[in-house]
Amino acid sequence: MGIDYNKDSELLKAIAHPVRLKIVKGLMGDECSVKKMVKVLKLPQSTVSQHLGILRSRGVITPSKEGVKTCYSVIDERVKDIVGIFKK
Amino acid sequence: MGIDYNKDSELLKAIAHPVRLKIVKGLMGDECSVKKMVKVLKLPQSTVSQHLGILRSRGVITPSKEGVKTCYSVIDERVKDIVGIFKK
DNA sequence: TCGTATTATTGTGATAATTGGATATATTTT
DNA sequence: AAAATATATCCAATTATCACAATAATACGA
Repeated sequence: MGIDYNKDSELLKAIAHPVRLKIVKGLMGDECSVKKMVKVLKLPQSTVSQHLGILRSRGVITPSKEGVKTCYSVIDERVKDIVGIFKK
Repeated sequence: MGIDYNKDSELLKAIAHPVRLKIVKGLMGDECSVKKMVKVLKLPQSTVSQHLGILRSRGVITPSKEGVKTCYSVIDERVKDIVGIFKK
């Protein structure tokens, strides 16, 4: 019933990074390709992909292939709520 | 207006640790002395104090001296909201 | 299939976080 | 003042995280 401190802190850790928080916030409105993120974030592609991997592995986001491109979108509702708190 | 990614991710990092998340959750209802936390968490006093220091330095909790004891309580509203999300 | 575009993975050095024993500080009690 | 109690700080060892270049994998078009 209560909080699973280990699991929940893992989720928090996933978004407790300025770049990942920015990615998640950017994905809240509409989904986005990796290529576009690289452009917007002005970071090396490998670095962005690393962060996406972390968010993916913790169930924050999910990919959907569209041809050559991969589009990500936020699927964790708690993360959406948390980002909402910061937007207030 | 928007999100301060650096500052906000620092706040998330503060609670993105199982022990600190547990401390914060425990402090949500009523305040608590360090001694009691050490007992409940079954961790060395220095370790608990370190975690409290991190939460303190990031404005999540604040201490109040009561004689020899120090009682902590949560003062950040966003943190309260976030813990609330996990309790659902 | 060859080439190109897009994304993921791997390797590595640098930096930061975590832990707990030892020690210091502060407050109360005797 | 000395002892006891409560908490914070210091330090060193271990572990985790970070950034990014290099490389691999994947999908599409010619």
